[in-house]
Amino acid sequence: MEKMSFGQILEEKGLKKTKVRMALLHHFLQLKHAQSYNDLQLALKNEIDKSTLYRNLTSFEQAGIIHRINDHSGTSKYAFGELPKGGQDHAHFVCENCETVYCMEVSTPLQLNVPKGFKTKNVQTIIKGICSKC
Amino acid sequence: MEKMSFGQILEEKGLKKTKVRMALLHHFLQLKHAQSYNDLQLALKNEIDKSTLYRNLTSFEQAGIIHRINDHSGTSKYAFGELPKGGQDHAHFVCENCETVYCMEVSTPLQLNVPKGFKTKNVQTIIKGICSKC
DNA sequence: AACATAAATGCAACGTAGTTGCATTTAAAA
DNA sequence: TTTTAAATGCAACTACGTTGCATTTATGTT
Repeated sequence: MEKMSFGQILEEKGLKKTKVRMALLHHFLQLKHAQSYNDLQLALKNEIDKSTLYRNLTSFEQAGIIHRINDHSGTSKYAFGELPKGGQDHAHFVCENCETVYCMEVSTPLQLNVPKGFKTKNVQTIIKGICSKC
Repeated sequence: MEKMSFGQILEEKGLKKTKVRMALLHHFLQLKHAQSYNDLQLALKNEIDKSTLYRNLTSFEQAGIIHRINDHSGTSKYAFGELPKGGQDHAHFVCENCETVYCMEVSTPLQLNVPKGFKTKNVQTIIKGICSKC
């Protein structure tokens, strides 16, 4: 269970083991930070059709292989790993300078006093600031 | 200072008191929840030009009359009132059913352990769940 | 009140992110 | 090997938002 091949990951999720998916997965496992559609196209040398890439990002997200991040830039970014469900322990740091998106953990659950009658299912936090490289 | 007319609000911010802005402001003060561009157009009977509306939303945001919310839906929403700067005390609740966006307060500052070298400037939180009406 | 001026408006055209329909190809089960 | 459903590629399209430019309007000055 520790180390799974790309093929095993796809198989486990009931996704066909195609060339496009293997290439995509390869890049997601290598890249540290969240990637935009354009980042991925560049990394994959524009060899993948636009709709195919978007459709695979959607499939991967639904399968819990990646998660989608909305960092207020107007375009979504995607990062390896599933977003914990009902979890209050995931946040994204967006560097205002280099625009890199980092996934990070929140130490203590957020204390959120939602009014009576409101049911919290999921909390997502965007932290904006300057990263260690900038 | 308690009750300010629309005109006073605009004057205070150095914005010209135009018909479009008065109408926009009127609706923002009436409407409880965050509004999308489309919500506003509908409320204003499509009498305002698209670019004029977007430009005014930008001006209002810069003037601190409204704030822009990214609810992860792909389109921005706008709500009356300024977003506290560097503040960790504002969060937005998005109903997964009716998609209404509520502004809410966070009781205690969020405990976010950003790694060494990362400087936090701003924290924005989206709470997803079901609202009291649904 | 009339004028001057800078800002606001409306229109059209554009840009970018993402989606959809459909014909063709491919993975994988029979 | 054959079959079949899913994946791909292409083109056209939608949605959100922006930009350039000519015209109009709010407001400060004479």
